Amino acid sequence: MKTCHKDFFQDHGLKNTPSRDAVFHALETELMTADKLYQTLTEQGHSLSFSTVYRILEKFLEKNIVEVVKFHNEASVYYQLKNHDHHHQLVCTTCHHIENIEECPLESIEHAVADKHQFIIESHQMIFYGICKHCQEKNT
Amino acid sequence: MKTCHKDFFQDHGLKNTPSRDAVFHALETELMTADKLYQTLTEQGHSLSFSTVYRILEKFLEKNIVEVVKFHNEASVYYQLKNHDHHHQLVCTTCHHIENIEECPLESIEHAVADKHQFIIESHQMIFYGICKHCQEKNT
DNA sequence: ATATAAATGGGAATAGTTTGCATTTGTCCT
DNA sequence: AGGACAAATGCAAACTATTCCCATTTATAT
Repeated sequence: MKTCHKDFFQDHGLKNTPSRDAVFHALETELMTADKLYQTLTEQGHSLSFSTVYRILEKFLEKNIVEVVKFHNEASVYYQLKNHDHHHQLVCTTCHHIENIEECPLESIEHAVADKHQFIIESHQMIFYGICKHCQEKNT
Repeated sequence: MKTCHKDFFQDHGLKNTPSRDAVFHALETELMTADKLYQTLTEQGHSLSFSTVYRILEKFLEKNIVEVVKFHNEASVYYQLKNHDHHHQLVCTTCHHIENIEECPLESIEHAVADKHQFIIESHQMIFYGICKHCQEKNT
């Protein structure tokens, strides 16, 4: 049931390579750091180097296939697929678990903000930090 | 007209040192990276080392005096004073200018999000990326 | 004035990411 | 299928932002 992204890549002017395909697949499951991607793919039996991971992500950024998400409490950068159901995050400050949420009140105020500040808004990010359900239960 | 933060620091269990005071003053004008702080203070005639800047910021974070802000397009971390008129940002993807905004629709939905996801929200961040007025005018 | 813990300077260490260069691979054309 | 060419890759070295270590200095309480 594994979809191939050949056409998708070629539409973006990218060659369809095994590593590229694997990175894309992995990101379909969740947002990840470069390191996590490398670990995950290596465990799955793919052979690729660290710089390849970074270079693939660089291309994906350039082609607007992924976007960067940075959290306060983590040194490294996360990459998230830029698909159409756009996401924001809940980040647990205790266990660092990241949960995607669909809520987004920003679109409704974007117009007002853009207007007031004469700013053309291209994208936005919204992150809530706090304590997840699981960590709340542990501390009871 | 320069306020001294002696009592403020002591209330937080921090010694009142010249470097500490200078970092605080600098952050009162705008959010900055460690590097920018170092440059700014050095130019102003203060003598302090890089590690001091980082350590002061570390203490400020610990005491909840500052908070971290990370932008997609910049490698280093920004520090912003955590005062009571809380801020979010407009970041220009062209000139990298950062503008603070007061708008914040998040508080009104925090309760709903917290409820739905059983998450205790401690803080949030919101950033809009786009093109600032100045850059729009330049490209006409 | 003194004792003490906290703060600092300077440099070395670390982590994450980027780059250079030689080799390999995918795609396009015949 | 075969070959040409640009794009992609691997590996190691380089780079940048940040942290750590240790010896010295400074602010505060007594």
